[in-house]
Amino acid sequence: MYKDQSTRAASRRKPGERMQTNLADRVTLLQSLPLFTGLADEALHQLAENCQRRRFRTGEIVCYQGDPGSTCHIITKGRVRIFLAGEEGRELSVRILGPGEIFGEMALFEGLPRSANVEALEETQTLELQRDVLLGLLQQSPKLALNLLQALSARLRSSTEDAGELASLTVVERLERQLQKLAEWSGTPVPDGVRIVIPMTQQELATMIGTSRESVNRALVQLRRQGKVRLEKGWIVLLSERPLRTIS
Amino acid sequence: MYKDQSTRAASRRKPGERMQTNLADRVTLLQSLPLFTGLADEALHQLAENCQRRRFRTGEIVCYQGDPGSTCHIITKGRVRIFLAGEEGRELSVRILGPGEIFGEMALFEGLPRSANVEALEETQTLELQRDVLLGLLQQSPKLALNLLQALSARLRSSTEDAGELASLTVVERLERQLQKLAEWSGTPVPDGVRIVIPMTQQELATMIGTSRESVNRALVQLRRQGKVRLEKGWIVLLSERPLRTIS
DNA sequence: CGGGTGGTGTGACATTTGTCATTGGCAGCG
DNA sequence: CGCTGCCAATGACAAATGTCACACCACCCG
Repeated sequence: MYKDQSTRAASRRKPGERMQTNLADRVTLLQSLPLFTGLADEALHQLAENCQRRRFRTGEIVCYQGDPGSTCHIITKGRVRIFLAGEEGRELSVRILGPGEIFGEMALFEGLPRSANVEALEETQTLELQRDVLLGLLQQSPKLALNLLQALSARLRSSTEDAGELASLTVVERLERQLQKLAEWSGTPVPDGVRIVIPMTQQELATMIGTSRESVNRALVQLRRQGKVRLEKGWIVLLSERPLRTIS
Repeated sequence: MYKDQSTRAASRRKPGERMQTNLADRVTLLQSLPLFTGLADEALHQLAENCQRRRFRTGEIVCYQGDPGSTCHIITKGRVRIFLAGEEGRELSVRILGPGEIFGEMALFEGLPRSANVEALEETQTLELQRDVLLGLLQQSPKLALNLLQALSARLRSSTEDAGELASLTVVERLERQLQKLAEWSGTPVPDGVRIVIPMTQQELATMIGTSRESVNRALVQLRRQGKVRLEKGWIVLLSERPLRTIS
């Protein structure tokens, strides 16, 4: 499945502009990342010496599903979307990752092709690590291994959960949950609920819950009728459970 | 989702009968497992001293989704099924694990409740490891960490793939793929194809691809009409692509 | 032998969802 | 301004699937 994305072969070039930075910068950058907490200083330095800063523009594709991959990325700024591309342009968004999170490491541990596409959702910067560097570092730092195991576990957990929801919930139910997740992840409180501040088209929502744009639209209407969301221009507000308290 | 399985609270007892074994036995057992290849002898001994052999009978539940879990299991014999339980008895089988594979480690890395149920499909034996033991061992053995990372990666990969199929394929297509996987995993060749030797009801197939028993039945009929499978009593034979060569 | 049980095969039907087509709003732009 | 493109909304219809109901068969067991 999801083999023959047609956009693939076209105009490939090594993506991600290199960025020049000095060593000290990279060390402080690394120190601030949760993934590398508890690492010895020397390990940190070794890392800093062997990584490459990269930046990607909005919409740029960072990795292509099916390609061989010998590096992984740690996001230092911005957000990326992991997605599977099926025939006829259909897509399924698997996950959105933000600063401090790692991606591309799976291909690296297994020596298999990339399992999904990665697209920069905004201006994004990463630290790119070569396979040897990460594996070498793992030899020295059990703490890093634990951090990685924990990160992978969390993703596996949520992936399993997603599959369960996909299999058993209706579109409306999936949409409601997805909105809740988005609201937790990045929402600003408003008087009667939470406004989801990520700009998002209904098409994008559709790829997140594995359905069509039209179905998302209808589901949104239904949720609005149920008083669960309010649709503002360009934003969705998830209304809190008890929208109005009794006037005292 | 998948919170309130009704069977849960009933008659819980610590599952899995303990088995008495001597240390030497356990060491040789551990040595034979791929997960522990490349481990130093002392680490292996330490492991052997701190694990507990357990056996589970067919149908016995090893872990319950939602329970706190502080141990993981390595299968030494038999097979288990990982599944999510939804409301009204609906289930989704996530994965089947066999000898040499590990489960229950996610709750352990993250300190979260078990994310799924585990059921013994046959007479099954495991080595049960306490959280502290595994984590302690990870400190000493980078090789073990790598093995674990690889195992988790592989599972995450296949879980993502499953989600993609669930979202984009029809029941018939999912069934066909599932049968192919089962045939690879454990099938015996017959003249015109591969016989899937795991005894399996249509209901069980249904939980694997996230649909109903009736739909599986109809899908099987359709596959039979397409000449892709032959239904024998109690078994399914996946027919190979070119069933008959021209008679020469 | 009769009855129960579990798995299978199928028909009928309602619901959900995908797909196609159309409309309107809105922003950007020459 | 009028054009164009993107997104949202919505109706109409068909396809896929879940659900309910029931018949059938093999098997076990008293």
